[in-house]
Amino acid sequence: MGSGKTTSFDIAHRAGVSQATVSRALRNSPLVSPETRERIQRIARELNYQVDRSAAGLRSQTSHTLALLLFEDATTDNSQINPFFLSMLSNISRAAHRRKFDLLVSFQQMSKDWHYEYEASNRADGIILLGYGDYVSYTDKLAKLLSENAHFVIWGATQPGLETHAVGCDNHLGGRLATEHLVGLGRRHIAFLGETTDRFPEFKRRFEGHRDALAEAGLGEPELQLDAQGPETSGFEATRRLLESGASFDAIFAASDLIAIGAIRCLNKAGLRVPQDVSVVGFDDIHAARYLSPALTTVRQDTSAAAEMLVNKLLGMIEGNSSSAELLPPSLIVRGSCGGRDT
Amino acid sequence: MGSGKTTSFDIAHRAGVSQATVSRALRNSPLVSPETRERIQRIARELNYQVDRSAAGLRSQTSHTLALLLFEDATTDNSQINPFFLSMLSNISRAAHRRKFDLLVSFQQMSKDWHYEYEASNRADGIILLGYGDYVSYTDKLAKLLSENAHFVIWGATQPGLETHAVGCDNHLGGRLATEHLVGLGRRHIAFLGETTDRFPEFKRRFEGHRDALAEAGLGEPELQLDAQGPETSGFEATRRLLESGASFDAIFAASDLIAIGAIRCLNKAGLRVPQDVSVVGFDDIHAARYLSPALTTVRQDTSAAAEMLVNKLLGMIEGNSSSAELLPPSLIVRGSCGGRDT
DNA sequence: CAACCCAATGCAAACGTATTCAAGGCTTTG
DNA sequence: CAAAGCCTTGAATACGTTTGCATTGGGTTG
Repeated sequence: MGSGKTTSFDIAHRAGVSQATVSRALRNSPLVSPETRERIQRIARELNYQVDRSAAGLRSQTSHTLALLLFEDATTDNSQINPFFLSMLSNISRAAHRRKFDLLVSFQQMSKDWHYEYEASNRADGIILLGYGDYVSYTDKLAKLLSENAHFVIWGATQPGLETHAVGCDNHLGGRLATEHLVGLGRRHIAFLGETTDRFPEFKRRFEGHRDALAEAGLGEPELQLDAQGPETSGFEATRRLLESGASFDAIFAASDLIAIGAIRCLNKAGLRVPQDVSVVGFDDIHAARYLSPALTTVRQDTSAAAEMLVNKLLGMIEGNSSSAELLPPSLIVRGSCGGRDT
Repeated sequence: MGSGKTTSFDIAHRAGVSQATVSRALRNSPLVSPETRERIQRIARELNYQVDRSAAGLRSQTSHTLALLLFEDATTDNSQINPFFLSMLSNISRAAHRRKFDLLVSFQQMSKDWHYEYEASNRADGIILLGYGDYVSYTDKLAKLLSENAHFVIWGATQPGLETHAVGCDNHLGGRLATEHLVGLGRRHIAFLGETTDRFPEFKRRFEGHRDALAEAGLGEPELQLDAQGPETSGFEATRRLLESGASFDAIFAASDLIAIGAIRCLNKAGLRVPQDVSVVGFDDIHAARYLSPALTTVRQDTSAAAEMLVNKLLGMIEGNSSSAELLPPSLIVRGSCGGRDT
């Protein structure tokens, strides 16, 4: 005291026990008697003692920290990230803290060498990967993580080989919900806005749900599909192309809320009214969705449950349990952008 | 090789040098000759060697990590955090990474004992505090941090004693910009929505800027001010009270975008049109601001510059430099919610 | 009463790095 | 040619914990 920081030795000295006992007492080890444990913890509290995480981490080879990697679209140079992921982020942070884990957050370019950076350096015990995006461009890195038995979970659509590492919402069901809603409102010519290649497996599943719902309603195959990836500008562009094509349509199912927002702007600019002329439904339920006018009907992904599940799965993996892929049920949030109700 | 993880000893062995030299070479120490440095770094790369952060941190008593603490309003039990701060978060993450620092993110209740948790435990070399909110309720904790010479910076209005730790936008100027814009459009009866007590010093400054702009325009003292704190519901409520009061007004200056959003909803519900009947200007320029209809005219805080400045200041502090309070200039973003232009 | 067991504690050895100090070789200088 | 200086390297230690193993003392059992 006086000189350096308080260590477990200081506490041991005050309590008249060995440093080993202090370490055990603070970790609530059953090896130490209740009385001494109490005494030691009291002294530690009085001295505002904090376990040195570096030392503890070095000795135990564990960091009690999770790393969250958010992939940003390399194509958009502005630093806008999809609000949906920010919502995930805050919920993941809370979930991690509930389990007494720290959370390291990092925004990454997918192209960078982010793999094996975290676990090998003992900075994190596990990694959470987040980001819509071009999965194909980093499957090799995922494969490397897999082969190294790295602890990681990924949000999104499951892929072959990733079953035990993935958590996602039931995109197929989400696609059905949206489409069934539109069909129920009498819409018959629904355009799907979103890329449906394997590069965007989540969008692809949503499209498949859309297709199946159409089929079940006896409306045949989807007529209109236009590519759009992430930012709202892609939604705007897709809608412009849709209008230029001259195809007639009475509804738009956008693969994400941002795409939907871009679509609505384009429709308005073209003099079309939402929902009177065109119904629009989105996907994600981002914060801004309820503030549009009309407010956006959308398929909500429960970010709170998703975060909880990602963290649970990852911690289970760290503890050595294996688990299966988890699919979360999405829910349809009806607002004003489809008609049939006003907000 | 074979047994455990690769350590600096393994590299030393392969390179035919001592572990000390490896450590130096990897940190680009000028003590080691260019040739051996090259050789060692090459071998390290080949083995995918990563310095163990726990060991390095323990030895050097430094973590190369910053902690970001986001304070959430304890009153709102839903986990919605102001989007403005999420924008700050992502920019701070980028700024930290640019300086090769990791970022630990934690959402905290202001009431919790978050002080002295991070530095003492060697988890972070410095702390960034973020959150609109009831400053008064944690001034004692800030005082404790100050007295301990903790490394921390805080976003928001400077307070006595915190000058060297604060980074904020020029809220007074922001208040002026908003009000001058409204006055320039011919508005004369402007209601200010936001609490102006010392508990919310940032809102208070904005109000003072508002007041001064009115005075300079020869419009006398502010007539209408209603309390609102954070979430959009508070803006809705404040507007309801405003309408019930029967006071006549032709503009609203909301102390934050969320408050503005709540205000607009309330106005619409009451059958008032924005901007024809009432002009509305907000503060922050959150993501959703541009998607409202009409899009929200607002005072933008440059979160990218703010993040850069926060990180710079904090790192300077860690390195032992002192600095002065920094004030960032806000800028008025004109959109459709005040009239005089359409979007 | 001896033999044993269990609960509670202490001793000491890691964990992998950064850094101080000493030493080696090689060049320069008087 | 000796002394001094510089550049490069190595040996050894410390950072503060966690944990395997040994130790103690009291209680239990045959």
